[in-house]
Amino acid sequence: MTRKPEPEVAPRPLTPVELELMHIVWRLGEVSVADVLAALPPERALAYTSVSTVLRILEQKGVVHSRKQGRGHLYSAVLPRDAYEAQSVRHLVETVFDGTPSALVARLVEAVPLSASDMDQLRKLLDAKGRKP
Amino acid sequence: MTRKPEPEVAPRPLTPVELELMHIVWRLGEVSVADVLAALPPERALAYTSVSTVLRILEQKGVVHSRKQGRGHLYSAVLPRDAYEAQSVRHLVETVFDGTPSALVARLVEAVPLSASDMDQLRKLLDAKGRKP
DNA sequence: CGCAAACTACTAAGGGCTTAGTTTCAAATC
DNA sequence: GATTTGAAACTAAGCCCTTAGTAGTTTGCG
Repeated sequence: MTRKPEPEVAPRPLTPVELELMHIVWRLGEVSVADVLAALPPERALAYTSVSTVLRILEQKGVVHSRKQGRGHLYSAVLPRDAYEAQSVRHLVETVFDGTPSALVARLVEAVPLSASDMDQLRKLLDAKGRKP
Repeated sequence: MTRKPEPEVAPRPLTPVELELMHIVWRLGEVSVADVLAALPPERALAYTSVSTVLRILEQKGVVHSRKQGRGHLYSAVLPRDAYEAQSVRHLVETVFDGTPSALVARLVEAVPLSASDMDQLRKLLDAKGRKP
């Protein structure tokens, strides 16, 4: 009967800095503190120790995993980006849109500038979803 | 040339309790502390003073306005719910979906259970938007 | 007018987030 | 093997959020 693996009901959203670093981890795969530091935009001058601290916090929260390598550590994501995106959308639907997904989309098409190709994309998404429910 | 009134570029998202109370303010219109307290679900037993404090913080942030009435104050929303919804969606698109709105919708249709009427709704939204760009 | 009730302002404590310095530890090099 | 070096752990300060108590003020009523 294969229990569906849904261990994360509603883990707290990542904080801004955590999310900022996670984007780098997701993009690069397995990274050292130095890698993350290097991947930050030039105007974002975090100290080495600050990045290190945040990565350690992320590990403590179970969002990343670390393995020892040479002098330092390599960090990689435990929480896939997909899963975090899903979690974020659900959270927004829940907290701001009264659990009504279409209300979110309604606001989106009204409040965010959408290109023609964006619109195409959306239509395709709905068609794909609609055909095999 | 009528300057477009867009004073709020990216105000901080409301905190969980702030949002919780704002939902009540948006729903009821103009409320006293006691009104808000009464509108909270029974299991959510906040102290009168806690509600009062949060409303005062909201006022300080410019999210609500208060006017004196009788013994106490009446609070009403300055930030309309629409605007906050828009702001929230934009924020999510920006911070989690790399500024790509269709990525959000893609994740939504995949990660949130959508009813048939939800799907209808969405299709209508897109059609309406698509016809007069 | 004076008192009781209601309401607000002040204050505070606990916890988490952000940032980063200091210290300690391990590794590479000579 | 000892020294240098670079990274991680520990620590901390500042700020905000949440919750609520206390004290002080206003108001309505007798």
